[in-house]
Amino acid sequence: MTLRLYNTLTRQKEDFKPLDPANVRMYVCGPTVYDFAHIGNARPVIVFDVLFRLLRHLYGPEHVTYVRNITDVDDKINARALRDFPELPLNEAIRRVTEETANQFQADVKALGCLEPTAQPRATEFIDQMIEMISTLISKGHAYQAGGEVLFNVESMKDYGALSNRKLEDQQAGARVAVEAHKKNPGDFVLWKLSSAEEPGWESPWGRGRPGWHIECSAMSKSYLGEVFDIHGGGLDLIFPHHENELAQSRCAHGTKKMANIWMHNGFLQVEGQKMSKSLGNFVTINEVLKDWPGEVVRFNMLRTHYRQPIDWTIRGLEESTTILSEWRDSMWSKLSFQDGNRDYYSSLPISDHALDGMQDDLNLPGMITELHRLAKSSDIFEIHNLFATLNCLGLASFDGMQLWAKRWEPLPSLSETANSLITSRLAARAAKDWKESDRIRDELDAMGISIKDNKDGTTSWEIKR
RNA sequence: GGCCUCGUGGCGGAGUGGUUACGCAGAGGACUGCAAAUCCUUGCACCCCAGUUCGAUUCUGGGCGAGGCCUCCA
Repeated sequence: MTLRLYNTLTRQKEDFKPLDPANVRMYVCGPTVYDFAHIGNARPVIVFDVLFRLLRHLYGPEHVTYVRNITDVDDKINARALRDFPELPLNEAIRRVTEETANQFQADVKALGCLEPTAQPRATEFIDQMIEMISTLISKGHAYQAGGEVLFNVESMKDYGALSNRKLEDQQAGARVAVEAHKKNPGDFVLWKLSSAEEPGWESPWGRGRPGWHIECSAMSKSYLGEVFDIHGGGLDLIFPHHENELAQSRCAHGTKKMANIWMHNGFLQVEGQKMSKSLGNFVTINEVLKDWPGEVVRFNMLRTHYRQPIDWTIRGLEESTTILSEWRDSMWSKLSFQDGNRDYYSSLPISDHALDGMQDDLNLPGMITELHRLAKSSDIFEIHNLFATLNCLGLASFDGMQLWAKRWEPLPSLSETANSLITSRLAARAAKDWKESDRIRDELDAMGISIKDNKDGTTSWEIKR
């Protein structure tokens, strides 16, 4: 089976054929670092991490280049800097905001089990490349200077609007933003705008200023992946205007028919059936979620819904994810041996063919989960091997993670003396068939957070409740 | 107003022109001193209307409902 992916540009699933199998190239729009990332931001990060892992599996880890940018120049950042650090010079305040936010983002994403992309460029490191690209666009007649800005002229591109399926004449110009007189067409968008003395800015042929949002991604993708690459991803909300404009800039600057072969977009996320918004008070940051739930649970919960479907983020869903993941892990730890000596062997285990088929069908993970359930129930050790390898490939069960998981059930050296003596007393009570006392002690231990199980074979085991 | 998604059993969530998705929860049973865990069995579905068809949850049209985007913007 070959990898098939849904292409927003053609609105259908297509066979994936890399431009160069020795270097499969993917670009995904990363965060604008002005605030903590929320759970909606986590979705594209996790979804494209899975795709990254799949591509590495199919083409070899060294043959995939994944670039996820960090936007660290943006007016929202400037506003945040002024608000949070009014006493600092603006540039210093901006540096503080972007550094803190970017570090938090990296920590969040790591906890969600995502691999590091091949490169994570920051927009401010690519100002020269942006200026160069803007110059090219002006010289080719696709951009012009007006009212202190450099603007992209959408009418200069014949099929502008193809990605979002919009026609220029259909646009209700000024629906939300007043038409600006200096624009040739209301749809023209900013490539460069002048900065006031207080605002951050860089010298350019058009004066000291800063880049527009879209040009950043065009410049960075070109630098790392070339003029045309394989996959461009991001959230559904980025199709227009961001990706439409990125695509226009890159194609017009390079004179290519395509920017990326496949454009992929993940669906939206709601919280408990409602749109996530600050005013509704249901705005959930990744950081907050991770305080209550293990990263793997959050990750798995995100992957239980197909990436293009809307997802409703609920506590109940997280609980169900916990149940399922625990079941699979219990099944593995009881049948496999996660000792250091086995590490190499386990990392070479093959993933399930059925599971791979599901993944290759436009990342149909829900379909694949069925297969994981089947494997977890199997008494065939090779299928349990498949289960581990498949979960490992998805970032849901690393060797180290399973070692930690297995420790849950081991006799606990750290068990308190009180608990130990209670357990001993209970065993004695049971031996004397004093069920009343035995049950009383079990309740007492339960209140301490220790669950007791009398197994059929006559042994008694316990675990610390999480 | 324009464009685009989505609508499956109590819940989550795939898929298909005709045959059980799967899981969680529930019910019954086995096991157990009782629990827990485990195992077995099991009920429950495809928004509405019309059309195409031998047959539609699946295709077409219409309706209703939910969500997103509409140019730098919270």
